[in-house]
Amino acid sequence: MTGPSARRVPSQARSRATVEAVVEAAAQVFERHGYGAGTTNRIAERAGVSIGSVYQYFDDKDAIVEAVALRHLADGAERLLPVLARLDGDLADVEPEVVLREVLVAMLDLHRDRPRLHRLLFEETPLTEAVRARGQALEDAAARMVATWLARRPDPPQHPALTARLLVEAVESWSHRVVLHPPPDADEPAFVTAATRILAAGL
Amino acid sequence: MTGPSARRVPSQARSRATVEAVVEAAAQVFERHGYGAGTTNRIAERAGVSIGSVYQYFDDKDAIVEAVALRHLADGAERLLPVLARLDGDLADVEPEVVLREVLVAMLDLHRDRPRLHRLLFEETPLTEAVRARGQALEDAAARMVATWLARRPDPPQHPALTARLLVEAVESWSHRVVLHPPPDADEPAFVTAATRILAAGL
DNA sequence: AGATAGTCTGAGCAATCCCTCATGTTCTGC
DNA sequence: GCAGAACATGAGGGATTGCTCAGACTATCT
Repeated sequence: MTGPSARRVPSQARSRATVEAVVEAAAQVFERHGYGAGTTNRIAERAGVSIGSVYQYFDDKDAIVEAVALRHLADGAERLLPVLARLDGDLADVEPEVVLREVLVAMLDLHRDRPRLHRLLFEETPLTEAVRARGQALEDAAARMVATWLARRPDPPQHPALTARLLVEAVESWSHRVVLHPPPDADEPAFVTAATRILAAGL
Repeated sequence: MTGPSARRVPSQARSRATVEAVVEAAAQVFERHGYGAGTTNRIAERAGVSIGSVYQYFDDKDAIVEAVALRHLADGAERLLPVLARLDGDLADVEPEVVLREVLVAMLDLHRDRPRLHRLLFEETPLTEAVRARGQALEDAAARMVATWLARRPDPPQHPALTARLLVEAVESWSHRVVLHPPPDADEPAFVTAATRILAAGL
């Protein structure tokens, strides 16, 4: 329920470029220095912009973080939702093991992109309500798509919605882990195989 | 590879009480205010101790966080390892569904204790190497115990170690989630049932 | 061309925050 | 009971940070 920003809204091309430069610079600075050491002055410097310009468009430091997080979420959704949409298309009648592998691999690719930034945004930073809600909405959407896929299979589970959420959760946390803390026991393909086997057998 | 602390080591009962008060106060302050706003002066105040006394026994703020994290890890291990030890005892020949439920419930109880502190220590804070290593060691121990349980069952999986790690990971992240962000789809018993069903079927 | 609104600048203010240190108090061993 | 070690105190130094503001430059419109 954060009120609308009291700041200026960029209208010209020049200022839109400024805002984008700030968001990208903030992503890089946070990635490299973490949240606390990612100072606003450093962000401005890296963006090649005066600190004053930053505060023309962002209420405060948290607003910058929020913008970075929202852009990161949007990128993720843009890459992941198409794959999940295939559950209702060409993947509808494929064996679950293959489907799960497809989804897991896509998730791994996604997390490989900016793992440190991802971790920082969603684990080292107190999330804004807006970001939390948006992330929740995305996870809900993903869970719904998986749930309808489950419900249409032969011998569907008793609680497709709940099962779907658990699946999403497991895939999310596993890919998280394998990117940030690669397990010593095995390489990535073995990991994917074992994970798909566990989940596929449970359906 | 952090060198030994240059600070005083408490030898009298009075100073040991001070150190313990500081650690507990820090846990409470971090729990309430987060890492950034959990200032050292506030910790000292809550501990009923001068800020000077804090720095008699801790090198810096991070050393306080480290002490809190290590104590939290020790508490968790003390509560969880006995349950896992039963895998080689009275739970050795029970159906996997029952075993998994037992473990999952124990994990849920554990996370219910101080969920906010847990989240903060391991997700909002840059971990010290010592803490990271200790946490890794505990997870390794847990994974090993699960792995030997798997290996001794009829029809064991091809890679017990990897499968065990995936199971531990899933149980950990699920119980994490259900405590911090209870799913809207179902209550906790339904969650436990669905989770155990998925994992048990996959073995 | 003048006027208005948009954009940019960066020195520096106000507010913390972490941590020190000089001083005082309590304990322990002899 | 005394000396020395352990323990406790808290005002404030030094450093840093988020953010402001007064003013200058640029774009757009009539």
